[in-house]
Amino acid sequence: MRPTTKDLAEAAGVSLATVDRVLNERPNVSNKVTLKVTEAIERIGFVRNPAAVALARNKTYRFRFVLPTSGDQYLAELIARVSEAREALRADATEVEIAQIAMSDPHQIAKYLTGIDHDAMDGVAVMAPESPQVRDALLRLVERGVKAVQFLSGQERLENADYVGVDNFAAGATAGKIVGSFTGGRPGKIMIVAETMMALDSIQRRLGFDSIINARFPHLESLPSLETYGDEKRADLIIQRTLQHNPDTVAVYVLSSEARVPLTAVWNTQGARALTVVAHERTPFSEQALMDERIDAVIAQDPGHAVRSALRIMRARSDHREPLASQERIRIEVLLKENLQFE
Amino acid sequence: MRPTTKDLAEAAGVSLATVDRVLNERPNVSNKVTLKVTEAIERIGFVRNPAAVALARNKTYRFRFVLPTSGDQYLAELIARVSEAREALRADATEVEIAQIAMSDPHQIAKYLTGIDHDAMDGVAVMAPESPQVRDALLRLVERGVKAVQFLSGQERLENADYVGVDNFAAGATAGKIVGSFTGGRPGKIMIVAETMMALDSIQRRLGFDSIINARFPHLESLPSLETYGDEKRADLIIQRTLQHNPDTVAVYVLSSEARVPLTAVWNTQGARALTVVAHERTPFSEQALMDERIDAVIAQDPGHAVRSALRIMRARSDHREPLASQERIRIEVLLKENLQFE
DNA sequence: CAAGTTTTGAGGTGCGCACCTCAAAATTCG
DNA sequence: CGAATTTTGAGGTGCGCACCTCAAAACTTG
Repeated sequence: MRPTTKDLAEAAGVSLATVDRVLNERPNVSNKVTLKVTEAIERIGFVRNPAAVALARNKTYRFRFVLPTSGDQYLAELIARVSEAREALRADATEVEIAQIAMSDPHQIAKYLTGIDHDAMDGVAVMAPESPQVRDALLRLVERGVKAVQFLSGQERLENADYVGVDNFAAGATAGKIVGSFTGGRPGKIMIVAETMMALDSIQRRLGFDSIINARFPHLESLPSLETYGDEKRADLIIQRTLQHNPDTVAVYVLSSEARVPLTAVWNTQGARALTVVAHERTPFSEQALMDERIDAVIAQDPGHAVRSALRIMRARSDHREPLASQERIRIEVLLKENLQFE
Repeated sequence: MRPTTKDLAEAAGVSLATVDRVLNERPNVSNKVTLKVTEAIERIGFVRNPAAVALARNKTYRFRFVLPTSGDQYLAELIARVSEAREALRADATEVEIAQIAMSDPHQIAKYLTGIDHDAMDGVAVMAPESPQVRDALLRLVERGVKAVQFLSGQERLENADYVGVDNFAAGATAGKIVGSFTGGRPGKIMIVAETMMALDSIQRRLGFDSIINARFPHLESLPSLETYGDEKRADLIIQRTLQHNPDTVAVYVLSSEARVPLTAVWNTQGARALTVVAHERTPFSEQALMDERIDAVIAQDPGHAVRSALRIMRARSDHREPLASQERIRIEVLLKENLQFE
C-alpha cells in the first residue's frame, strides 16, 4: 500500500500537523524536524496524492491566452486548439480564456497586460511582438505572481518567464536546407517574402536561412526580403516586379505564417514555371498547396502541441513544480506532401 | 460555483443515490429517471470532478510495456522514456512496468501474453512482430478486459485495440521524397537495407518508398532490399558486394531502426563518395551522423511522445473515456542537421 | 388483489489531504 | 529564574465522489 501522510508522520516520529507544516511550507517549524520529515519522505518513498491535494485545495486555475486580433489562418487554428483544450480542462478545475487584442500599438498591449487582475489569474500566455513596454508589463505581471509564457512570439526571452515555440534561427536554417537541397544544384536566386521584417522571429528565420544558403549552397543567392505589410495589392506589385527583374529565380521562401497572399501573387505571375516553394505553418491553405504540389515543404510548429505545452507549463509553475523539459520542446516539423497526416 | 452531484440530484429531482446509479451505470434504474438525470447534466453543465473520483475510487492503474529483449539504440531510448513516464506517473497512482521478452518465437510471445493476470493489469502496450499467435493472444487479453495498444510495431491492426505509431507506408514515402529530392536529379541506384523484410513495417516502408521513387523520380532505381539479419559480418559482405556491383549508387536508405551496422559497412567500403543517406529513428548514432553530415535525413517517430500517448490511451480506455485523437497522432518527423534540437 | 420484483431514497463511510484552532511542550531571553 | 516566544501535537472539518446497506415506494404478474 502506498504511504499516506499518516504513515509519513509515524515514520518521521512527528504529528500529522507537523507533516502538514513541512509539506506545505508553513512557518514555525524547526530545522531539526524539517530534516526528520524530509528524511522520512525519502526513506518510505512518500509521494503526495495529487487527487487528494486537488480535492482538498479545491482551487480552480485560471489561465489566459493573449493573442492578436488580426487573423491569418494559423491564428484561427491556434484559437481552435485553445478552445479544444478549454473543453478538455473544464473537468480539471481549469478555466482557459482567450483574449484578442490589437498588436499594432505596444502601449495598448502593455496597458492590457497591466490591467489583468493578478489575484484572479494564475497564468498568461502572451503572443505579441517585441517591445520594451510589453516586456516591462509582462515582468510586472510575473512579479505579482502571475506565471507568464512567451507564446510563439518574436520576443526577447525573459529570465522569469517560460518560452513556448521553436528556435526561429533553426527553423530558418531548416528551410534553407530544404530549399538548397530541393533545387538540385541549379544556380539562381531565392525570393524571400515576409509580412514585415520588424518582427524578431522573421529576422531570426532570415538569418538562419541565409547562414545555410551561404555556407552550403553558394550557387544560390537570397534576394532582399520583400515586405507585404499584409497588403494584397502591394504584394502583387512587388512580387511581380521582383520576378521579372530576376528571371533566374529558382525558389521562393515565405517567412511569415500567412503564405496565401504572397504565394497567390507568385503563382499569378509565374504560371507553371518550376519553383521550389517553402513556407511556414500548417494551415488549410498550405495543406492544400502541399497536396497540389505547389508548395514543396512547410516548416511548422504544431499549434495543438504549443497550446497544451503552455498550459502544462503554467499549471506546473502554479503548483511550484518544474515542467518536464523534454516533453515541452516544440519540434521544428518538416511537412511534405508525403508526411501530411489527416484525421 | 461549479455544480456537484448534490446540485445535480436537486436539479434532476432525484436522490443522490440515483445520481450515483446513473453516473456509474449501476443496474436497476428506469429509463425515465436516467433521462431526467442526463437532461439535468446538460442543463446545469455538470462535470464530474476527476480528482474526487480518483480519490474515492482509490484505484491504482497498472500498465505494462511488452518490448523486445534484443536491443538497438532506439529500444534503449524507448525504455528510457518509459522509465521517465513511470516516475512521473508514480504520483498519479499509476504503475508502469516494462517486460522484455524474446521476439524470435511467436509462441513464446503469445504464451507470455496469455500468462498475464488480467485482474492485476489494466493495459498492455505490445511491440511485437506480426504473427497469428500473438494476434490471438492479444485478442484474448482484450476480451478479458485488458486494454491493449499495438505499439510501434508491424502488426496487422486489430479492431479492438488501439494503435500507436506512424503510418509506415507514409514514412517510407517521405523517405523516398527526401532521397529523390536530395539527389538533385542525378540518375542512379538506391541501395536499400533492412534488418529483415519479414516485418510488416519494413515491407510497408519499402512499398511507400518505391511508390514515390517510381512515380516521381523515374531516373532512380531502387535495388532489391538487402537483409542483414543483424549480423555485422553478413552486412559488411552483402553491402560491399552490392556497392561494387552498382558503382552508380547515389543513395542509401536504411529501413530499420538500427542503422549503425549497415551504415558503418557502407562508409567502410564507400570512403568519401557522396551518397545521399536516409535512415529511420533518432538515436545517439543517427544524431551524431546527422551532425557529421554523413546522414542527410532521419525519418523519426518520437519515442517519448509514443510512450506518453500509449499511456494516455490506456488510461482513457480504463476510464471508459475516448482518447483525444488529435493529440495521439504520432507524427512522421523529418530530422535534418538543422532542426535537430537537444535539451 | 396479494405476492413478488424492480426502482428509488435516505443515510452513512472513507478516500488523502489542506487548513484551522487551541493547548501543551520546548526553547529563548531578559 | 520566570516570562515571553517559538515549536509541536491533538483533533476536527470539508473537499466531491464512490460504494454500501436497508427500507420504502413503485411497478409487475398471476
